[in-house]
Amino acid sequence: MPELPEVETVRRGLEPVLTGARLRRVEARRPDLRFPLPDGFVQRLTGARIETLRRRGKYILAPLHSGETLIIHLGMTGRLEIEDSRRARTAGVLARASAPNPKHAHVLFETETGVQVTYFDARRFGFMDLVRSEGLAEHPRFASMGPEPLEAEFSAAYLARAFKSRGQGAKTLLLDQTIVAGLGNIYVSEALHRAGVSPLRAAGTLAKPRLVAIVAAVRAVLRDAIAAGGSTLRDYANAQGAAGYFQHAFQVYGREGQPCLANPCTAVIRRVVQAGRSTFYCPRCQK
DNA sequence: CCCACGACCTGTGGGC
DNA sequence: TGCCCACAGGTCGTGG
Repeated sequence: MPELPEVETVRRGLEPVLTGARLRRVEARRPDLRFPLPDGFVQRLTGARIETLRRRGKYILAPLHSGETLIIHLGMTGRLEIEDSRRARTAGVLARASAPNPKHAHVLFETETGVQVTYFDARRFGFMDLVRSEGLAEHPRFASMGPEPLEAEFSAAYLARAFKSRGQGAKTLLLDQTIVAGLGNIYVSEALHRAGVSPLRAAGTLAKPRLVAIVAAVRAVLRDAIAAGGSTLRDYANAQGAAGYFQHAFQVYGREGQPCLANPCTAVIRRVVQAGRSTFYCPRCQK
């Protein structure tokens, strides 16, 4: 589930406790997630100091003083939670997400100051890796990744090049991480609705003004979603175990059969399957 | 290169 | 209540 806004929210929540922290204990409670953990995973991390916490697309990156970078992808159901923070920090404004099932606590990190961060992942579509920090951008994992949607490189001119002579729907291509990094099924549907572009429209046939609208809508949706702490459908929670609340602002995602909320639109939201994934859109607002 | 589709894994909600 | 199917935030590999 976690798309860019959720990953960014988790990163921000972990940042204060992990920046500059030394890991005094690391436990891998199984040898693999989606892929095997890298050789010597626990050993290479134990005693390492985390420099900063960064994000690229849907990946959390923790460069270490050892010269390696810990890479974490949350897959569909991955959660990173600071232990003992649920009671302490979510008692206020934010609703608490459902508690993670302890049987899916696969990796534990403990800092020198006694803070424990647990990685939970029911479906185990997430993964972790340790790679040399030098040349990280050229690592196969990142070399072909598209630009960050909130940075200037993601522009209408860029999209025009990326979409050129592509017959697939705009929806499918925006989901492609080599075109733009970080978008997933929720935010692509929401962004195309804001842009007034049909998800079924062949990407290569979109004229420049429509690409301008898509770029603006993608940025606006991501900014709004980050400000809302992401979207919690089922499993997602931030580092403090709190739910996001952008799901309450969905205009189309998960709203099949319900009225379009655009004023004065009276059409009903449709669901179609594209590239094996559900797409939600308004047939009247999106052309 | 482009595109469609199944695989990976577990849980949950709906229909009967 | 119970069973079975469809579906879920994401990639990745294969085959045409």
